[in-house]
Amino acid sequence: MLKYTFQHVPSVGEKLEKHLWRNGILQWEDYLNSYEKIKLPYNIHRNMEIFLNKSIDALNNNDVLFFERFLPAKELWRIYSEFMNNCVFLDIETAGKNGRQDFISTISMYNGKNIKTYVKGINLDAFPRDIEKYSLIITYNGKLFDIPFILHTFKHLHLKSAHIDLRPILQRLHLKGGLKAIEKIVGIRRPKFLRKIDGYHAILLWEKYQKGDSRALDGLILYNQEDASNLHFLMHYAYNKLIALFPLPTEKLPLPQKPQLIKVDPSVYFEIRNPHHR
DNA sequence: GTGCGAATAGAAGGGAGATG
DNA sequence: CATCTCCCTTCTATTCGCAC
Repeated sequence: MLKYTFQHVPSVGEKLEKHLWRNGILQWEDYLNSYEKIKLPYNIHRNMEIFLNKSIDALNNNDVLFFERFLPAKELWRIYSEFMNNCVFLDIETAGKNGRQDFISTISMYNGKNIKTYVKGINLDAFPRDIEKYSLIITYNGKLFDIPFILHTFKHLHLKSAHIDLRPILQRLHLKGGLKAIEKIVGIRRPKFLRKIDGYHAILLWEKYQKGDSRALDGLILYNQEDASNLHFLMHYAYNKLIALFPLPTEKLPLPQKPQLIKVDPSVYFEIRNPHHR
């Protein structure tokens, strides 16, 4: 997929990329081997040679930051299939008094196989070390919420990963209204007892846990793990929709199954939603 | 309110073709 | 050959929508 891409070359946009494809220049090597087929202004030609050679190197060296830096955000999804084997789906929950005092309560990371949750006061300190292993981070609305919050929390963390935010991508596919609404539309099912739980309940669960109820922490972790792991499905769903609109032949991704998540006593959710019931 | 991306419109750059 | 205009594309600025 990525090798069909020319829009990361300066002065090359959607139109010129389409023009290249129409003239039989489909991949980077096609241009480098037979650029005579197409006559570009000299400066653009120079940029093509420089950037396409750099692209080949960057792909060989897993230099995801090169592509993140130069691809228009709108097309960043194209790096996914090349870097999916080293990517992580991430979601945070926060708690606090809804202001500057807010803090991260949990972070869940799903790499497509294993899911791991970091909890404030238990193992949250291990998060910066672990996130550095991944070259690609996938979030929903993370450009605005999760990543800035993480950078504010871990002052010394310097992320070297690329970041795909699913929100604008799904919006482009006319899927909007928040993560839960989108899940419903594309057919992702959550356990019944989780369906009415949202970010506000996550705060209540954290407070209940602070009062000594460990079931509440498990409940919070499960909610967080649902959010994070569902991003896997959504990414593949979005990718398949986007390549269906793509004019060149590309391989679809299998729609993933949900991983095994933490086991929880569902009654804790009922208690959160009905605080006066004991 | 915040901050990002989408969308839009207008400006700027450069090639193609016409003209003298 | 030099110059001019036209046109296409990218670039830039601005506004708007969105989720939290």
